[in-house]
Amino acid sequence: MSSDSSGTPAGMPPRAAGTAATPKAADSGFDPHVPDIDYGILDSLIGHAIRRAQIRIYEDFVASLAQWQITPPRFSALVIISRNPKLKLTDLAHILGIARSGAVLLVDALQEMNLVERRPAPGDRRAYSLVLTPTGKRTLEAAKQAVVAHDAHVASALSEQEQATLKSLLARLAPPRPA
Amino acid sequence: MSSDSSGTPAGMPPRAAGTAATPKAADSGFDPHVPDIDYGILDSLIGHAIRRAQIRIYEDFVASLAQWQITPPRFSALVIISRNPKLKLTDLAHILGIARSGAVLLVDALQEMNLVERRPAPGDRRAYSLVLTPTGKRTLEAAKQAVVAHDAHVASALSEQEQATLKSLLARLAPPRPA
DNA sequence: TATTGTTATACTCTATAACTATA
DNA sequence: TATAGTTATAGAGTATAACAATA
Repeated sequence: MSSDSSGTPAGMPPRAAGTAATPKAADSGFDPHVPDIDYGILDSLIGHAIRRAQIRIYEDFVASLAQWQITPPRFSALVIISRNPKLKLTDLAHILGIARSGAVLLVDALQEMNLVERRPAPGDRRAYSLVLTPTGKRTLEAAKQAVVAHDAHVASALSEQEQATLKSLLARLAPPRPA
Repeated sequence: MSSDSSGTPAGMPPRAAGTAATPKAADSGFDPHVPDIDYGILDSLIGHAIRRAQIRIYEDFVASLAQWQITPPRFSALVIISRNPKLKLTDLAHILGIARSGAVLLVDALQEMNLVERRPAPGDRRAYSLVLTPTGKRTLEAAKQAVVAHDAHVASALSEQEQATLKSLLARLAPPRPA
């Protein structure tokens, strides 16, 4: 398993998070389909449809969690840490699909925010066990509610049935390459 | 329309593109579901399902087009430019959902790659009309074939019917915020 | 006064490589 | 010799702000 990379889309501007207080709720930056523009082959690609949706959802996610400065990767990290005790930094990196050095920075940030703590790992003095702080637990609970609301909004145009269908179809996409 | 942002996920490492020649076809970096890991609420979120799919697809896309150094944003730009004559830089930025300064850099790169040219815009001496060079046209045709193949691979586990359903469901996601 | 393209600057996220302290 | 975490460095992509030329 060569520590080969990721492909994680990245970088959200601090804009929403930076402004912090202003709950202006965004005037939707990205128009997935500008009128009078010919998108050519893009309109026929599944990958592009997903890309478009992802950009919009990412925007809405960040706006929804701006008050906590929690981005999708941070949220994922918090959830994963909370549900998997004794997780090591390397494990987290692997699960998130990022380099170990990236996980260090991510955990550093969460630690500075007082959400995560590095505990000595039992039986291996090189490693840490990651745990949520009490603040981390409380924040995660609140953030989870916001995320659930956000997700409901995102999918609000779809019936329960359709949502289930969508998830199941998505899960079947992009099978692993033969290698 | 405040020139507000984007939300465009970003940054792909040069890895695949940098190595250029080596068509090792990737050993798939991101595992969307690591065994024995509890993903908690993440597994129930539509947004997370899309995020996972997007990461995988992005990886496969970049690997597929590595020989041309063409990333998704670059590909989108080429297609948009080819299908919409007399497009100005500002238009491109708007369509792509990025800042004008970002469009400048993007076009700079495509121009250095000899794929795009800045022509004087008729009737406005401040602006440029973007056009593909002959090389740009040829490269785009080749890249399109690769993208179509990539997209087919990505969706290969789904029937035609299912692919259509997926696209239609995706298009209905993330309705604009009330603002 | 507004807009087009540009430049300068900064920020976020990611990666690779080298280093340390363990194992 | 290999692994966990770290640090240093670099690269891609984005944003905002200010500027010149033109509208």
